[in-house]
Amino acid sequence: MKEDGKSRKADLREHLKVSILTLRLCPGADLDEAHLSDAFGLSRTPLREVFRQLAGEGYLDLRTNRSARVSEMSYTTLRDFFLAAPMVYGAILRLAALNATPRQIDDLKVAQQKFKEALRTGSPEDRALANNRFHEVTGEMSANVYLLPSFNRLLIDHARIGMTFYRPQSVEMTENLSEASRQHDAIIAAIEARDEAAASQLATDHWNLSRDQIALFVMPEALNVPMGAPPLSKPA
Amino acid sequence: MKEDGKSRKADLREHLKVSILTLRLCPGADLDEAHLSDAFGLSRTPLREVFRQLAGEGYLDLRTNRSARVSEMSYTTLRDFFLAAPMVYGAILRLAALNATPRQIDDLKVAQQKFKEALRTGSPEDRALANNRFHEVTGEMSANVYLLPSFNRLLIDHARIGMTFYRPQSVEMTENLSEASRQHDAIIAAIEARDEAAASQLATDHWNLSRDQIALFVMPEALNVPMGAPPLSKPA
DNA sequence: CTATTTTTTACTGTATACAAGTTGTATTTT
DNA sequence: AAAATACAACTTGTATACAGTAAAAAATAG
Repeated sequence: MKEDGKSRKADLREHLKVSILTLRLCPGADLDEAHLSDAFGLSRTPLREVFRQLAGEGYLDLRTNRSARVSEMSYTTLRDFFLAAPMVYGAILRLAALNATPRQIDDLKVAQQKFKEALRTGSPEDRALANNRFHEVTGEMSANVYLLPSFNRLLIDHARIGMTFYRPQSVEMTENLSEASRQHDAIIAAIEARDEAAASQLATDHWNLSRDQIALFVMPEALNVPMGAPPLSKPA
Repeated sequence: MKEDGKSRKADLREHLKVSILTLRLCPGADLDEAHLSDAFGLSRTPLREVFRQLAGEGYLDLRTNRSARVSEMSYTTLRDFFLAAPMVYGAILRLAALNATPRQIDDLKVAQQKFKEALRTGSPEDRALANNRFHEVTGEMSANVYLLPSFNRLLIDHARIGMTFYRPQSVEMTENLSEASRQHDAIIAAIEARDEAAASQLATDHWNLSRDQIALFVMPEALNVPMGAPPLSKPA
């Protein structure tokens, strides 16, 4: 009896958010109002209100007289992202170190615990969502209404970029995730120590890690195959 | 015959935005759905969609089963604002200098012309809106989807803060506005010259001007009136 | 057979009616 | 008289039916 009337709207919102963050709904995908309202037992009116809200948060794009779409990721996305992210996240972590409440620090530790658990036993989607939650909490800590809109927009595409460039069974990827987890621990320590300089530096480090990792996939080393040779039988 | 059906929704959106930016609708004010839908010839359904959208942009706060409210300005607003604004606007102007198209530069010049006109002949509301438009254009120039959400949120409260601390017939205020106008000219020049360093510096200067001006009003010089003296007959 | 126009179809946008919830007031109880 | 409860008026949330619009299909002209 979990579909408790008023929560169906929240359920829909959460479902769409998770689906978009994990790329189960691809950038540019069309959303069918009739189908979704049917699936969630909602009429189109509240459904469209959810669309409007998610559009405001950057999950969806709305065009008049056309179906709602999952917000696009263009070829300029990565550049724009890595231009803005270090600055915004540096500020967020600096403010988080200054303003975090004990309760929020507990939240962050819980989020990190779940992230580590997802690293061990979870799916790629679980990892992306747990990582997203960790950073969401740092955003809450910063408590600055003027930075959060951009930060939350960044988090959406951070998750999607991570899912896009995720390669299972890759040694570098596993090491990368371990390093990210260590950085999370360092971030928690810096915030708990109210060390704003360290927190800000860690933000930079954290994005550099992401960026370098992605650069490896965007610009891979060329395959060392003689011309005319048969194609490789599935690169691990 | 301007109420051309589909534009009533846009009219409502624009009306609410302008009313909020100019403080005709005060922070925290309740919005009556029935009254507004009546006034704009819209039913409550599209009206509520506009509310949702404006809430996403930071103009309104929505609470379930309660009326929509104009987003609040608390006592921490100014501090949060001046923490975030220089950084974000510095980045916006830097990117604007790098990316502005000739057409956008023309838009900016038009906006500045209208701002100067508002300085000469317009009301305080006209000035705030013209100034807001100028900065909106610089935001468009930056063309970075990750910075714009925060920047646009800043612009909303920039206009409201300006209206709050506006004092007519004040010499300092007049000088301040002239200086702001000169800075706008310099910003246009820096963007046109693709001088990102200058543009970024001008962003800092522009906010320092605002901040100093506001500091004067928040912490005024004490009135030099002997105890027991009659109250001043209206300070000019 | 192609191109253009018309008709159909499906989906988005809006209005209205109704259900659920909140708030203020009046009545009852202590 | 003060507090608590019940009721009434009003506001918000949802469902459904209908209108408007854009894409798709069919039909006609070249």
